Amino acid sequence: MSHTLGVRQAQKQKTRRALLDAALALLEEQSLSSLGLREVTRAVGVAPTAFYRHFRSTADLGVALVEEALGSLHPMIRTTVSGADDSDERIVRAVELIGRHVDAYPAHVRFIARERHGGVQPVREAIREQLARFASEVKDELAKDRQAAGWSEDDLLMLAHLYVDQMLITASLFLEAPDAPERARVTHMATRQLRLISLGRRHWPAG
Amino acid sequence: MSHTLGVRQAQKQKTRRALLDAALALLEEQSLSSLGLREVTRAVGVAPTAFYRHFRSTADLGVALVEEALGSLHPMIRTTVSGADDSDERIVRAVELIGRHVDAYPAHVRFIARERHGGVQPVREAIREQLARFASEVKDELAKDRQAAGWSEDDLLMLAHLYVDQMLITASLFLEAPDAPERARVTHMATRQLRLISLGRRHWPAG
DNA sequence: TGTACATCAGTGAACGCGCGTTCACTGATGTAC
DNA sequence: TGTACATCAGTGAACGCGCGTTCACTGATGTAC
Repeated sequence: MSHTLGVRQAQKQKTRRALLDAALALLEEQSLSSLGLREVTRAVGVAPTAFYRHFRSTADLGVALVEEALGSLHPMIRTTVSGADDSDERIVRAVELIGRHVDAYPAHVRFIARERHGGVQPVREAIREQLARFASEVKDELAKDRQAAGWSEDDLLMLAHLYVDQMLITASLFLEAPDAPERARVTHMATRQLRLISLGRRHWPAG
Repeated sequence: MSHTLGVRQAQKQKTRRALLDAALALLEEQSLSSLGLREVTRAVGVAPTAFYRHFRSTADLGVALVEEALGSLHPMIRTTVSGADDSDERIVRAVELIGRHVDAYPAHVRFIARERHGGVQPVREAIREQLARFASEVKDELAKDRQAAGWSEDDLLMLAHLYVDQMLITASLFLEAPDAPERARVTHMATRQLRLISLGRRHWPAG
């Protein structure tokens, strides 16, 4: 059933990609609620009206960017948490992985950090949903660990959210780290924060 | 030396306040990078040009809002952490305090959450500085505790940032909690996250 | 394979609108004597 | 206390500009026979 896309469809996809890429680039220095449709089409080199062949509005384009940006994160998060072994070595690797993801997709990371609490409701909503999915996935991974004995679903989800939020915070710190020494400082701090959380995890729920 | 403000100065302050309040209200539903100067003056009922008597730009107004919003947070953070006793009862009270602060200053909290990673550089910078100050204050409070024996400055700052970020996350969850049951769920989760962090703290740095 | 018609991604002109900024101004408040 | 002048917060007209959206269009691609 997967025959080659028609020439027309292929060209349409190409323009759509160009619009998404141009928008993402423009969003490095502004937020979605101030992004203009004409700005985007100008950057791509098509007429303003062409925009409507692909999106109803810039908010609509924003939602598409959320799926794209957070879709690319699923594998990373899974890799980071799976196995659920929380040794120091594992934590170091997780922080490295976050750093590499930020290097690979800086614009995506910035977009999510910016629009998570941004001024465009449908986009906030889309990010919220995706992050809830992440937390749920992380929870499932955590549940597989033998450490999870005696943990309620609620406890697991609580810890999952802690991890997800911590990842986002770390990612956004990497994003703002201009040079190697600063990156090292971020790595250092994030590693120890995860280590402290792991300690708490090991002693949970004993008070 | 603190004689009463002249009538002229008093009136100027009043207009300035009105501009700040109107902007804050408008920012509940959009972000600073899309806030128009004319929007603000229209809401206040003054001529657009009056704006320039108080601020050079909306970005400038944003920086003023940061000082105001985070200035009001200093006492809360201090109260939350001081004494450095991390009993369950204390944690419960801290979360309650955050909830009450969000109720008292919802627009301020939303503004900070939104603009922390928003599209206006000087505002991001101002928030970053203020949060660094908070972390430093929290660090100083933590240092007073007997638990802090054996902790390096770096360790204390790491934990302080963890607490500050956790407070912001909790505050923004309260902000989005529409009703009592949802608030209860947020309270429940935030409380246990802080409890887990406290457990980690008690066992730090032993691995 | 060739022809006739349908589809539809992208065009370009036009629209009304609100924007930020300038400028010379007004008139109440402040100050000097 | 009264007068003459200075200050300056707020005004209102004007500007050029880019915005989002509409509309009828074009011409390459797709489809039916």
